[in-house]
Amino acid sequence: MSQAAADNRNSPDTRERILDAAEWLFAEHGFDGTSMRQITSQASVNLAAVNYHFGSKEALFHEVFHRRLNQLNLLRLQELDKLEQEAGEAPLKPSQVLEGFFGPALEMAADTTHGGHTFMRLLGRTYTEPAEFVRKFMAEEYAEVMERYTVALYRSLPDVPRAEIVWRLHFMMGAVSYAISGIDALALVTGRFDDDPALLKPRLTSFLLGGLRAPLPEQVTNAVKGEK
Amino acid sequence: MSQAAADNRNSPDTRERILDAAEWLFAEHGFDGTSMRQITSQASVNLAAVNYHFGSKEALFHEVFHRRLNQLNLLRLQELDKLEQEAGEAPLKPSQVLEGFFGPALEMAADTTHGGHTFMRLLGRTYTEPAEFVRKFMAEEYAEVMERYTVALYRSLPDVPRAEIVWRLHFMMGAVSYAISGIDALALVTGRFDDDPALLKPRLTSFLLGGLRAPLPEQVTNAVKGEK
DNA sequence: ATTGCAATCAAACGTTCGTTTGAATGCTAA
DNA sequence: TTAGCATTCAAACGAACGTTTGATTGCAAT
Repeated sequence: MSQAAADNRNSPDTRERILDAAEWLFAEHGFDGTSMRQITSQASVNLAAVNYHFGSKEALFHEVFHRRLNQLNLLRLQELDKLEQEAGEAPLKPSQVLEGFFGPALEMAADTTHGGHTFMRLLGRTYTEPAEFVRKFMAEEYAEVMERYTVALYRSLPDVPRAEIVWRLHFMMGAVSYAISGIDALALVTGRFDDDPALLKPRLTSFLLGGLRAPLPEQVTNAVKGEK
Repeated sequence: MSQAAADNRNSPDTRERILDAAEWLFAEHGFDGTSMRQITSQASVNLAAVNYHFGSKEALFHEVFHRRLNQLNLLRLQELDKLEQEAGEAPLKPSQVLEGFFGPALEMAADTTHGGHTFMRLLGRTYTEPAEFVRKFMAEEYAEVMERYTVALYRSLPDVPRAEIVWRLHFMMGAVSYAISGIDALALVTGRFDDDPALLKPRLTSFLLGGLRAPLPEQVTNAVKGEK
């Protein structure tokens, strides 16, 4: 083939520099709020480099996402594989499912030196991202993990209606997302809290478990009759 | 003074039409993703009308927010006033505080005919909004309500460390915000759920109460000694 | 009738946007 | 040494952006 493409990794680091700069800027200012000139300037590359290496701004955004979301998905699936293997036929405990799902995300969010934290902030914001093409590939790249974990949650809570479980998973993702991405936002609102960030994970897991195992609301209990 | 300004309500409806159109477009495409031309076109007004009536795009965004957030703040404070008056000296129950805080928000979110739903979607997204000026006035307009409700929560949970309460309030706001603003986003991920939207409020309150009253994580219990 | 002013309008302002172009650069393989 | 090709670069593209301008409209008070 071509010369530098021997290891399929053209251009020693300008691709990576672009991805890192874009990741940070997208997290900081959003997709529409970040310009190509900001990205290439912060990455110290030529303006045309993004279009040369990635094709377009949208494709760059997608690649920024894919790079780390892929890793996160792998970690989550590995955790679940391990847990299910250890459990054999038995259903997992809800706390185990949560640990498998949110553990890797929180650990990635705690990594402030390799961009993991930046990416998790970006991920949290992107759930509510308006842009159409973002929703599209988010759903695609999330599909397998969400499918496996919802099934695992169903099994771990056999007496809880499935719709309720889906909702609570939704609520939990919201809580985690805010905890990760919106810390400074809340600090503005409630006054700063000079607090040990290492305590975030135990705080969150305790809260999430409490919510997940909360008694069903009356209206739902009454409405559900013949559901499995 | 001037003629039409007799009731301080110039121009029968073009201001309102602009605000409504902007509210929807900002919720749908974000601040940077919405253009003046989209707004004025959807409102069927001249392009210059926004700058004439509001001064700038940022000022328009601020006004879109102020219009409804003011109402939401009033409702929340009224609820709290009523609850505290009924309780006399006694602290409120946590469920009451949550009802006062999230009740008005959820009711506003359920109002799909007067723009309340649209605004709550916008509000949810704006917590994670990158733009600086947005954070600024969000914090200002939220300050009083947050102050009063955190104090009420402190009193309702006297044995829980205050830092923990603030965190859990944060988590709860995340869950609610997602529940309101990201419904379609999650639908993409987990498959649609054809579900009664009237059940959202009981579902949420149950989940939130479970999380709020969850046992403290060990690490926190161990770390806290002399705190009130 | 006429004056005054709030409101609306079409048109243009200068700037910034994402993207494209075509030439220069530098390394690799022949 | 030379040919080939991936990469970088300065420059420019047309389009869209938020905002401003100056004329026009239409009603209310004189």
